[in-house]
Amino acid sequence: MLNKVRKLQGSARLQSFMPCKKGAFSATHLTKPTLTVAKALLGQRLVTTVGGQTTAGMIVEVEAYGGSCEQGIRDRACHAFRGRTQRNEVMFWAGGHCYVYFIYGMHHCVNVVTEGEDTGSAVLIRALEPIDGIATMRERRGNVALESLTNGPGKLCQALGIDRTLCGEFLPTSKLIRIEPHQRISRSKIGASKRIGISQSKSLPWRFFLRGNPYVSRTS
DNA sequence: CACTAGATTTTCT
DNA sequence: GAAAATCTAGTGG
Repeated sequence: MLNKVRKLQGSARLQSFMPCKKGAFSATHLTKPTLTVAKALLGQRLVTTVGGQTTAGMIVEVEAYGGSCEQGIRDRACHAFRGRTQRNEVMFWAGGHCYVYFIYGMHHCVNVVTEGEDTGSAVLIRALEPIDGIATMRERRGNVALESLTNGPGKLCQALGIDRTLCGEFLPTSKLIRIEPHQRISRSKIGASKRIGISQSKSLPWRFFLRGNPYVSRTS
């Protein structure tokens, strides 16, 4: 992790020089306010290349954590709420980094870090619609129905081969994990709800999803 | 369908 | 030592 820290501090500094295709997800997009980034990620493609296999899916469900301090809200469900620790360090890096954590003794969850350095905010990717590498996803997940391949934060990490070795990657330049423009989503297709599976700051409506998409982890 | 329990290990109190 | 941003298989209606 230490040489990764060194490498990434370098790349974080280069963020304003990243090449930016029209509409692409450069660090410029990912350093915006967390709720803005969360909604903007819907409809984009999350792509990994792990073990020589490329897998990709459209982001259909996300949750925002820790952002929007300017609204006077303190998000107690955010891993960064009590300050920096070894686990959450990457959440305090510049927007565009990838934060992966291990939970319940068996699952990984992947986040896109948002806003500026030292903020401690991120967007959890909760569900994808499979696009590419579906055979590889099935090898990793077992022979489950297409709708069950990536419709949950732990499931999509397993399907795309995401684990903590990807924690700290910088999405605009990483060879392993990246976000690409895919589909433009109109405001009216985005639903919002309370976040799932948390016990603190339960009432914040910071989960966003594509209305009616069959790969969203659950309705309501 | 709805609901429950068990898996399994990191992390911080 | 307890809780955790989850998933699955199992039970019961």
